[in-house]
Amino acid sequence: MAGRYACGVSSVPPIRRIAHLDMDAFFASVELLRYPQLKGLAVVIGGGRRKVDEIIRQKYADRPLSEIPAAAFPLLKDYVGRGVITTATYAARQFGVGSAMGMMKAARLAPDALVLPVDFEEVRKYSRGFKAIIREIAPVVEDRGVDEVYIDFTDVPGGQREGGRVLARLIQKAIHGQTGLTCSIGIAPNKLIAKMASEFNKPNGISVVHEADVQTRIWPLPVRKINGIGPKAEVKLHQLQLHTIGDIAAQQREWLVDNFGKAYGAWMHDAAWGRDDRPIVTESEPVSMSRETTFDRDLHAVRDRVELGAIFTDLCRQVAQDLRRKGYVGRTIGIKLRYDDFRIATRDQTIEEFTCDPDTIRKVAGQCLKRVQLERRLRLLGVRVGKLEKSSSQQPATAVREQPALYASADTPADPQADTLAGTLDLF
DNA sequence: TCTGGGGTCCTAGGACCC
DNA sequence: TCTGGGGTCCTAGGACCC
Repeated sequence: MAGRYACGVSSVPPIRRIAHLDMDAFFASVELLRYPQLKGLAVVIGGGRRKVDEIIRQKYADRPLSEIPAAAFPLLKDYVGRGVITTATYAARQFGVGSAMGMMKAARLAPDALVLPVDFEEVRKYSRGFKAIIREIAPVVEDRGVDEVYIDFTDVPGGQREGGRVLARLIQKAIHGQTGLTCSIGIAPNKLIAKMASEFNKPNGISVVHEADVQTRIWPLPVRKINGIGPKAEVKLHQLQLHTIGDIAAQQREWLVDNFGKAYGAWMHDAAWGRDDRPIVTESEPVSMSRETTFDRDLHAVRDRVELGAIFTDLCRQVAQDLRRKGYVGRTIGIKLRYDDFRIATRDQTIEEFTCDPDTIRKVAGQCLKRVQLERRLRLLGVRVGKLEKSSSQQPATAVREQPALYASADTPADPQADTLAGTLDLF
């Protein structure tokens, strides 16, 4: 039986090594590839309401992008409009601006930072690119959005060397070599710790956290660093005098369950102890698809009903197009709206037949709108289709046909009789 | 000078059925 | 007469994430 051990490492089960890879300042870095002259400058990516990009290109139509002087780019302090920052270069982060911050607030902190619009096409292209590069090296990858993935290093050749560092370096080099972009990687026994570890050494860093390191490296962190503890849970934890992950770990599981509920309390206890056995999910089906838009100014269902109706129909058309393009049909159709006071209301209705037809979506969504209070001004309107199923019929990539006039078009004079909420509702 | 757009998952009550 | 549970589906809202 001693022979069982004689063959050495091959008989030792590999240690589970999960990597979390996070692209560094992804949206901003993609822009810097196009505008290398902005490297090192404070640049903020976001907005998109004003087509900054187009303005610049018109002004410098005959010049290559890389020769447009930095002075030609608009400044944050001159930016007007709603919206939040998607990301900022590290130079801009020095001023305290960062993701999800309102543009107006950011303009106070870094008035002279440059603003660039979001170019989703370009970002998606690089997103597909870096993921393909990773999959060539390590095939078990879980997609976590445009700039993040989990990777299972466990059975990848070299994935165990130096705790995963060697493979991580290889992936960083491959991505940088082929795209010019950098990323940060955390390696740990599970997704939860790997996710925290990838933040330890940003940008362009690697950190390995072992199970035994949880007390020294994870417990001192603020509770908010746990993926799954958001602003609400943080407030409640602070009220209970718990500020670090170690503070949570020191509590009885039952006490956490009493305070946060059966599922969440137990999960929180496990998370604080670094326990997480979620698998890497390499494939998943979408659950819902939606389109929503925040208006340039708050709109009223009666006074702005023509504009609102046109936007509404357009959202339905876009969702239908998304469904068709990706080959899905759904049978729960819903709306979402955000009032001017930021309260959110949703309504949905499940129908018999699966659909991706814009007219059907428009009709059912219109019925949903009738069930919601429309006295307040609206800030946002959205349309969602859920309970999705892969559409069986092959959908030819035909253009979505023009809509019948379900709503009063902009050049139709408004019917004075319909200038009431009831009249408006009939239009939906 | 508030706070985008696209998602997932969970909870909880009511309807309805067995 | 009184009064079970369990299961599933639908709907609304909310927390959280990228």
